Amino acid sequence: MLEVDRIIQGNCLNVLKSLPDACIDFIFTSPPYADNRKKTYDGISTKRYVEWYLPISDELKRVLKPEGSFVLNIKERAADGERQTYVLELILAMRKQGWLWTEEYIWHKKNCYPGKWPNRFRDAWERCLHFTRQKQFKMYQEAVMMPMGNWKEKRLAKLSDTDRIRDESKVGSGFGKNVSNWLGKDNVYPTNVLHLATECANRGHSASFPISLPTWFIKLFTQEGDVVLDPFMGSGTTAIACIKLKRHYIGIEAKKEYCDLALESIEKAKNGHKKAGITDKPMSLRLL
Amino acid sequence: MLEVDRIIQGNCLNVLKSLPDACIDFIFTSPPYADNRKKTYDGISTKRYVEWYLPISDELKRVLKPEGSFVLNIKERAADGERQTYVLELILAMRKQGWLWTEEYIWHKKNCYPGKWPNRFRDAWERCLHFTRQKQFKMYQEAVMMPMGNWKEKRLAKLSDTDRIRDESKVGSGFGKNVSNWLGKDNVYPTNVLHLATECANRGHSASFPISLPTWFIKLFTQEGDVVLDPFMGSGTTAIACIKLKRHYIGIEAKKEYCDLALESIEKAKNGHKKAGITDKPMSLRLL
DNA sequence: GTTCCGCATGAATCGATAG
DNA sequence: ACTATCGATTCATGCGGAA
Repeated sequence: MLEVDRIIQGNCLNVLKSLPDACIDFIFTSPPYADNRKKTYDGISTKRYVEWYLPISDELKRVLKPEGSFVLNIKERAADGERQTYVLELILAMRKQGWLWTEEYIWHKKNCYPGKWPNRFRDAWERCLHFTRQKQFKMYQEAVMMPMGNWKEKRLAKLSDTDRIRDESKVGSGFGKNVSNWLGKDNVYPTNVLHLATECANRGHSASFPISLPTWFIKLFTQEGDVVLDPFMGSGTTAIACIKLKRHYIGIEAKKEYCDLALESIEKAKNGHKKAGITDKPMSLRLL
Repeated sequence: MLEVDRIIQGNCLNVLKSLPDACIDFIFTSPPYADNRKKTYDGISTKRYVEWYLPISDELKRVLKPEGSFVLNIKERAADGERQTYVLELILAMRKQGWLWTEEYIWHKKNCYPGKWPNRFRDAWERCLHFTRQKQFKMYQEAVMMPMGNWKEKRLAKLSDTDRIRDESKVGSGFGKNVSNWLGKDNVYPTNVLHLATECANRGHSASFPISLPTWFIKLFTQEGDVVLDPFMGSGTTAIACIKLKRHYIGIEAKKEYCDLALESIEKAKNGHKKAGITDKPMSLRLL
């Protein structure tokens, strides 16, 4: 049996070793960034980043189902005037470890952190490295289809101004009735570039990525009832995405402070779903 | 003296060796990708790509001025279900060679090649790797400032749909007349993500990248009168960008067919500028 | 002079078929 | 077994002709 829908506090590597083989459908995570500054308490040094990471990715490969996927959200920082190279080295090392580097998705941060530097512009993108164990893996492309690129021109141009304003005002909960009729007709597959805005920090604790990022990949690589693992859970964004998408989650987080924060957010998300008639009972899954 | 504003037909490495030290302000190129274009170029295999490339990049480092920049446009293919790794290896090798990997810009291709596959989406981005010789290099950030922020809401809202579409299509070589009036008012610095469409070759020959790509980087890293080198000139897109921006160019191209094509396009560009009162006399520059 | 519509064309990728 | 070639898939863009 596999206990799911829970946050496990502890050292990532140790907790992973307690999980059975091939029990996870999808792994999504954004690990701690490498950093040489001594001030950051948990920063892993640049030089030892790959060395620190490889035992973890080896365990991740073990717990992942053969047809599962692993998406690693990461971006090397600029230090001493250069981009650091540990991510490149990590990709090469993981391939030697047996992972397939299937694809590199780009998360384009539409509203990136402001700032100005003499030798570079604002960093508006991060890597979402897609690794798999096999060439054949599960992918549900239809789940992330989008309305056509030139749908504005071809469809909205024929609408009256009042219709257009009415439609555009209904943001978030989809579109107005007129436009919604077209959705599904002119949907196209997305590309490997995701345009997502970063979320504003709420109550001081900001997640490293918006919930739309794991949401997109969870839709793409899992079905309802599948098990998603985030070995560096942080404030629980991946878990909340799972709850909203009716996927099971397992989160690992070393710091109690973040575990508490995650649990609090998870409760809120569950309550939101309970009102919608969705159960939140703890689960144990039988392993096949 | 340095002969500029010319296309040199010949082997890239040999021609580079004939150039003096530290005579180039900026290098922009898109070399032949590995396992690609076997019909037109001699396809370089993935395994030998780094080995083939390093002598060239060594010469590029020699001819570049210490405070100059080198932007390399490249993207690895998917092969055998995986992304190829030779570009990652190239970055690491060039650093060992003495280059600084200063930044990685992303060229988001708005109109990427269509297609559908079971394991990936359409590839909509390419790398623009920024290398320098020193931590201190020349960068003219103001030259690429863009009208941004809430321009869509506050400005474009007043335009008709057709005006909007027309303006958005004119990327790179300036903006539509309406938008150009706003330049200088609400300008902001761009990010390291560029949104450019590839140029569809409806007639004749097509370049692998749109002219707006070298245009952007030439504005960013050079001033008028500076010397730009493209060691894999192809159909001459970089040279034409130089002419329009009043920079000097040196292009190297192995195939006569492409040299002729480039010269033809260059003549057209020069004629266009002659009408605008700009001289096109051949130049020799005294090296400092 | 505009606007609209048709259509060819891409630094693509996979899987099957052929040598 | 390994490489070369080919067909199928798919969509944003810009040109040219028509209305």
